[in-house]
Amino acid sequence: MARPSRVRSAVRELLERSDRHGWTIEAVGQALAERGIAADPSSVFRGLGRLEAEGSIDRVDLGDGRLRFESKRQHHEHVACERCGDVGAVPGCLVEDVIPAVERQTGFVITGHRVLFAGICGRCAAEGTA
Amino acid sequence: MARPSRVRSAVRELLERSDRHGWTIEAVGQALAERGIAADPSSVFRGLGRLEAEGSIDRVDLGDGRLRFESKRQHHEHVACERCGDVGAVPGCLVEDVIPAVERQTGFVITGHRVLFAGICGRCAAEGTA
DNA sequence: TTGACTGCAAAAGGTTTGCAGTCCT
DNA sequence: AGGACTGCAAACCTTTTGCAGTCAA
Repeated sequence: MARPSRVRSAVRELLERSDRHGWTIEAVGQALAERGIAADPSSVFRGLGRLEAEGSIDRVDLGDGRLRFESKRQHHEHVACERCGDVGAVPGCLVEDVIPAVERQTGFVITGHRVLFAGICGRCAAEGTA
Repeated sequence: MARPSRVRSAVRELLERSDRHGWTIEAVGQALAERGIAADPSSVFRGLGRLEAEGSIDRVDLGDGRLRFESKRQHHEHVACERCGDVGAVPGCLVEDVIPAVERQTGFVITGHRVLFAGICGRCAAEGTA
């Protein structure tokens, strides 16, 4: 039976309370450390995996080859800053209405999708012009 | 000065002549081997990197954390089969008309995007029902 | 006592890089 | 000779796993 878990529950709380998107294992570890909670990366990894398996959090993919997670929210897409790596959310679904056409064109049965924008966040843009 | 390159030119030809999408280093190596061209993965890696740098090929990201490339073509998105990994193309751009709205909503200046569909390809679907 | 959790260290999987040899120019 | 290419082996980076210790039930 599952027992109170120092690391896992801290991870859950962190993601639930933050509106940050695309947490990496490393970012979670740092955030926990800042709160005085030591956690080995492997424990964070396992915690995130379990939380995902039990449906508490979502895994997201930002195309940088790193595992990323975030708390469950309404469907949205992501935008990542090319300079600082900051991740923002684009509310809503941008492609659901074209899925039937995609299925027709490709012969695939579409089961999911991922839309990721790349760009420069407001802060970095301001620095650039400053 | 660049000289005739056994590996790199073979890689260029392979990608140009094939309509396959999302070549991995490994896939390129295998395809070359089948054509009797031995090539070390690191040489394939460097070749692909150079071809990309000189603009001959595109890098694509299928979200599996592996480097993938394909010959330059008209803009299109990708769909990957969850069973067999086969990669198909979705012609056209599905999101360009929403980019202004995304910029407004997020405060990012959008410089690029990636759309990836997941699904079951026609062949795998047929096998499933057979 | 049993089994869940955790940290540490090592394995894995892929990409990158260092180096020395080969070959074209 | 000079430099571009290549293969081999090692370095890297992040994820994943094995193991043994700790701790709650």
